[in-house]
Amino acid sequence: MTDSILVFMIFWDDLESESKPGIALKNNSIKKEIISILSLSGNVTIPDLSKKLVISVPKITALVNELIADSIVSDYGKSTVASGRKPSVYGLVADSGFFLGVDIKHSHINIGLIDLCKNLASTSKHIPYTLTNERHSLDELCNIIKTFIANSAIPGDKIVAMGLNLSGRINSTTGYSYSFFHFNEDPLSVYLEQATGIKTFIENDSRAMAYGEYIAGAAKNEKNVLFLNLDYGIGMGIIINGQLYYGKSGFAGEFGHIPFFDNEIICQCGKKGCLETEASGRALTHLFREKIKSGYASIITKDMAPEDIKLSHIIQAVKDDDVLAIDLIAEIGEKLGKGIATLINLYNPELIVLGGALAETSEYILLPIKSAINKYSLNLVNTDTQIKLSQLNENAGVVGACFLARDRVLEAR
Amino acid sequence: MTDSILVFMIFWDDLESESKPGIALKNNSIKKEIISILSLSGNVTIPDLSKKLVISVPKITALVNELIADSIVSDYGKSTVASGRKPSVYGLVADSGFFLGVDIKHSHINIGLIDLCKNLASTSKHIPYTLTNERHSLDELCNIIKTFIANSAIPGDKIVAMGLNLSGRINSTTGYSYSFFHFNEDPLSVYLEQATGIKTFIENDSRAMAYGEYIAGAAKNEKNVLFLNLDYGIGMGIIINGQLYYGKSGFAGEFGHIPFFDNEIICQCGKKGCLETEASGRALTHLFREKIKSGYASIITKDMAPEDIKLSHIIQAVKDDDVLAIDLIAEIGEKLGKGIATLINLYNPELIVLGGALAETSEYILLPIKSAINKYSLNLVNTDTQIKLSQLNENAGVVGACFLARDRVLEAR
DNA sequence: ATTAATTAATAAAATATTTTAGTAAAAGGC
DNA sequence: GCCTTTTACTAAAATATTTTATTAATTAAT
Repeated sequence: MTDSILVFMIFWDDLESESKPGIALKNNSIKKEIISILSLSGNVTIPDLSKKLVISVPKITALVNELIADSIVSDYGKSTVASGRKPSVYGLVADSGFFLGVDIKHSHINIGLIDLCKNLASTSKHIPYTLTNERHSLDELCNIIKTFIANSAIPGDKIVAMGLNLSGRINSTTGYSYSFFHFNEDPLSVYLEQATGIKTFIENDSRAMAYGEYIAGAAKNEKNVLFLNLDYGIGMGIIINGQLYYGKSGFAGEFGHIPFFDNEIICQCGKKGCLETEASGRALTHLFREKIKSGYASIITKDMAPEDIKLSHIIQAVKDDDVLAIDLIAEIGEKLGKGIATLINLYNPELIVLGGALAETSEYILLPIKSAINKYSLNLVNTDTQIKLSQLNENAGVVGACFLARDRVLEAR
Repeated sequence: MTDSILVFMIFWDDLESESKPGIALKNNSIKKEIISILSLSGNVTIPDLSKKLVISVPKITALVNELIADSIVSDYGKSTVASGRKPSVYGLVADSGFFLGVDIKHSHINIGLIDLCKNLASTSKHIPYTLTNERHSLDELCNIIKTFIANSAIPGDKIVAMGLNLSGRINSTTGYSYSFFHFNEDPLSVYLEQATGIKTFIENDSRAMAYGEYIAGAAKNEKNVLFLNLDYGIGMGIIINGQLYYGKSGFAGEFGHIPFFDNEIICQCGKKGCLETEASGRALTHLFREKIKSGYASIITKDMAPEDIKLSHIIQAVKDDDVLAIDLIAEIGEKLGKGIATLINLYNPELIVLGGALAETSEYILLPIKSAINKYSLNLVNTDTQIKLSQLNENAGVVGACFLARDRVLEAR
């Protein structure tokens, strides 16, 4: 069967339709559960499914055979594990569907494509793009996506869904973006769907990164995880019971704007005293420039004016053992650590993953954070919380976007 | 049938046993679902159940009849709603099982008993008891519980389970209490089970109160709720997606001990700068005494030495329009409000319920809290968050304990 | 290498569940 | 007050699912 994705989508729509008599509806819901199990745990055997779903072997066999006939599922040969007759293992047909992930950074876009079996099919990194809150910037974005699809080996109609990350405030349930591209009556997700022809889910960048680390990075197999996106601003993605937590209107996790300091620095958000005003990449950049202006030495300043110094330069300087940069990152780390201690007391998570530009300084920021946590959070609570650096780094966003699109479609519960 | 609880428990154990052939197992699990639906939404009809569970009417009819034969369910007559032949409504048999709730306060205990249908069967409030971390205090507690059962009209063997609240750190999954009664190898819940003969679930007091407000108080029908227990200390109960959130090891919600102030006041927990050090009943009491000592006037001091002033006196003074008390509670409210703004930014809840002793001052504490929230939390985030006063007040704990015991047994998912 | 033990797969028999069709009960319009 | 419409309930027929029994495939032990 050549156009299996068409089959897949027709099949899926069919499963979705609830206007069936009881038994067809039941079979469909069992089929969805089977797909969900296959999607979650890779390849499984018929006895496995039978036990897990408490449905007899012949029944499961019949349904799996139907899924095979629809080319959604395939027999992948015999299991290798011990004693007794070896069962056939079944899995999803990888190329019967693809999922696109689009991660929009400050000055570039990363795009990725995964298949039904979570394999990366193709990527394109660092596509130049400037995100501004204007219509032409949105148009350009759509063109970049369309070009990527046109250039990829996968036919466009095999792409089942797309996940797209934006910074700022996003309600991923309704599909509205409030900080960028809020031009139309319709939600941004609907606009993108119409422009690209692909079912679209939008998500806040930090949340998508959190999801990426949860599915394929540092937070695999954990259930309650906080992901901190330490960049110019501070974002947070919250995973509770293995699912992204959104709060009432999708804005949970505004860690950067908790009233944490008694200072007079006006934050991006308009308030003063936000955590971000003293503990963020932006704060670090300001601090660094001030220090340089007041005469401190650094390897950076050899060929750069203070006002041209970017966060990336400072991060690089830390890696190059620049003393000023190291001192300042430690200062930021100490303050962040006190904030993280607050998070630990409130969420008692099993893991906190540090990502974003600042996390690239690894031990330089990790140690002051850890010592602040010990100082400021309850011992009984923090002993169970691990602190880890991001594993996916700058790929966390794309990976998260791909998987969000996939899981929204496949693992809908 | 006289001893229906015995039947209920035998029946329940039977449902639990997983060593059955497929079909009996399936029927049992559907029966459990039926009980869970009845328990959740009161009385329902057979067509309702059929639609909800996607199981044919004759099958549901057969299972409901079995449940009736077991006297777990009863036919409660015809529905009153419109058009067409009126269906029979079925519900749980109220007195086939009871659930005990024990709420341990600083100097007294409240005990309550509800039946399967959530009706309050009996209560006993303000039983004198002093909670100390000693064996004889635990023994006394067991005696009080046994006496309550002996004196109630309900035979002890009809009590299916008991919920018990304690302040301090509790892991309700394992049943261990760390702050009180941590004498034995076994979890406290097991000790209590052996001492009283009743299946016991222990819970942190603030969490139980949160659950009470969620099931039967100010937070009915909400899904993401924070409950603040504003007393000598500050406790928090978190409800996410309609369920109590515990965190990795059951300590989530340590709001009172977030590092919030840059002061030198040593907290109960040993750290300094905790929110509790300046924004709690304990802080209020200290402040009040200091003010009195330094010459401020108050209606309280007429017949009391400064060191004898208790939190309850100050709360009463606020209600009696005492200016000093009102000023100080507003000061506490402002600081608490800033802390709550942090919670709103992090959790984006739909509702925050204020309970505990301080909440009894109602508007006097509510207004400064609300104005601090507006000042310190992001507008886009806080517009969706309602702030309400507790509806159950000092009953929140007992009610929560009863319902927790009930729901742990009945709505196990 | 043959046999015993273990687990998978399948066919047929036994059982269960859903459908269908018909009856019952209620409300509202004429 | 009768007829139409709507929904509930029930019995029997039709269909589906599980059980049981049998065969197949594999490992480990003799």
